[in-house]
Amino acid sequence: MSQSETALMWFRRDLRVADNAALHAALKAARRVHCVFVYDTAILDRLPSRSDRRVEFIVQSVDELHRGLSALGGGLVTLHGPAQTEIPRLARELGVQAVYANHDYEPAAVARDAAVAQALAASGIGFMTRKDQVIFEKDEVLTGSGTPYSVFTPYKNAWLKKLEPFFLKAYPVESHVKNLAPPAGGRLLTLTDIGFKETNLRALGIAGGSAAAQELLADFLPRMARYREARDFPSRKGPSYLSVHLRFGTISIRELARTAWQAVRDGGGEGAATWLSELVWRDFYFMILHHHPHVVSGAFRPAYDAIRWPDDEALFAAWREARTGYPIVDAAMRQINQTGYMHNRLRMIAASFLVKDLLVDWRLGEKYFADHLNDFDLAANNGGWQWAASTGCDAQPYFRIFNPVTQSEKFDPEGSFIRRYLPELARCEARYIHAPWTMTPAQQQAAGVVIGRDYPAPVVDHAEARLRALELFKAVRN
DNA sequence: TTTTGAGTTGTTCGA
DNA sequence: GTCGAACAACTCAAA
Repeated sequence: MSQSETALMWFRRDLRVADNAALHAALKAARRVHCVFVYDTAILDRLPSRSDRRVEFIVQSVDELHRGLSALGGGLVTLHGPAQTEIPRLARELGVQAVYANHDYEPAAVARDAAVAQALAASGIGFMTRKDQVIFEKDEVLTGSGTPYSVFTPYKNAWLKKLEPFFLKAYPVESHVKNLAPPAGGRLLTLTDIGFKETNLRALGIAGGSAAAQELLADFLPRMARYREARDFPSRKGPSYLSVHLRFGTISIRELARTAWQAVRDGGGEGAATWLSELVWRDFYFMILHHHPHVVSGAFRPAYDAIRWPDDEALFAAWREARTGYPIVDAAMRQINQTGYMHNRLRMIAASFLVKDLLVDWRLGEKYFADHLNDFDLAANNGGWQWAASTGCDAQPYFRIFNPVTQSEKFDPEGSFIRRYLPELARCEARYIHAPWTMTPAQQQAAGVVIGRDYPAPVVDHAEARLRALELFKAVRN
């Protein structure tokens, strides 16, 4: 790496100062480092609504990032436009010798970065990228014969074997902080400037930025030991709720993996090991996406593309609008619709129900989650949906079909979660709340809910739906 | 090259 | 209510 005079640090999904690989590299390499964030119209213009919690989260995080950089003598320039042309333009305008950024693995981002690199090269400007989003990427964890893994457990074993403190080391910013250049004038763009409206994000208690991420981490640490037991129950505070921060890089994956790994080492037990395993899943799906970009549009195993999903629009609408008549599914859908978050157990239940009970193409469900999840990440969302649909690598076998009532009884035994999101069922006895249509008319009266009037009757019969799904998959196997 | 063991998160059936 | 077996046979990864 040659010592360049000036550089441009391009922040994308790494909205933090601390432990940022590309920022560290830029500061080390150049004597003056400018920083930029682009509100990329190539992405924003495709969002289904001008009221999007993620955009608000990003604006908050970018503002905080600017304050963090300012405190160190630097600052951030914000732009609104297509990043693909804005970055080369700004780089030329500033006269930098190199642009720095962290790797992004999504096919659209890979294409954008290739175009940016080409445009920069045409002006004699370098494009330097670093690994930052994951612990191990691309070809760093391979099988004995040098091929990428497609089964999680052997991948995880190899991942854990390879892990050593070196890979978890933070990138310090302090040593070269004097190289930060103050921003070249202009105020930061606001939510309104980029054409978006405020959401209920604040009311939900969700905040962007690194400080908020650190608060969540501190809150989770004492709960980590019980993570394994607590994480499966949507009414409990089991997860870390850090997924949205990992999505936008307001916290470093190295910091989280280091925390988990040290807890495991110090006898943190199954809780820490299970949480670390979730971080490995994240690397796994990024790796799968890198090696198999076709999963974006089709099944990991192309044979499954032959399935003819009936795609009943009325059933799909019932799912989206939380009126399937299965309380655990409807409560889950209200959670995502109202908050942009859905508990992981519920993601599996809702996905299984859409695909295996309603026989709707998993890609439609994937798209709905992509549009609504605050923590939406293409690699993990796609992997999860293909797992549920039994079309993916290491997917659930097609004949394993979640029973929405059994799952509800098992993971929300008192119906606490259901009651929180379906107040119309609040007065149902716990033994009926998972399948309220089994109540007699008198019992419905007593519970203050008439099925078919105050709460929908089930849109499909699960036992019948299960047989239909098995039949649908049978076609593929021949 | 062949063989062997194993595979995130389940459900249903029948004893 | 509880328990083990079947589901259906496949692919992967490592020895």
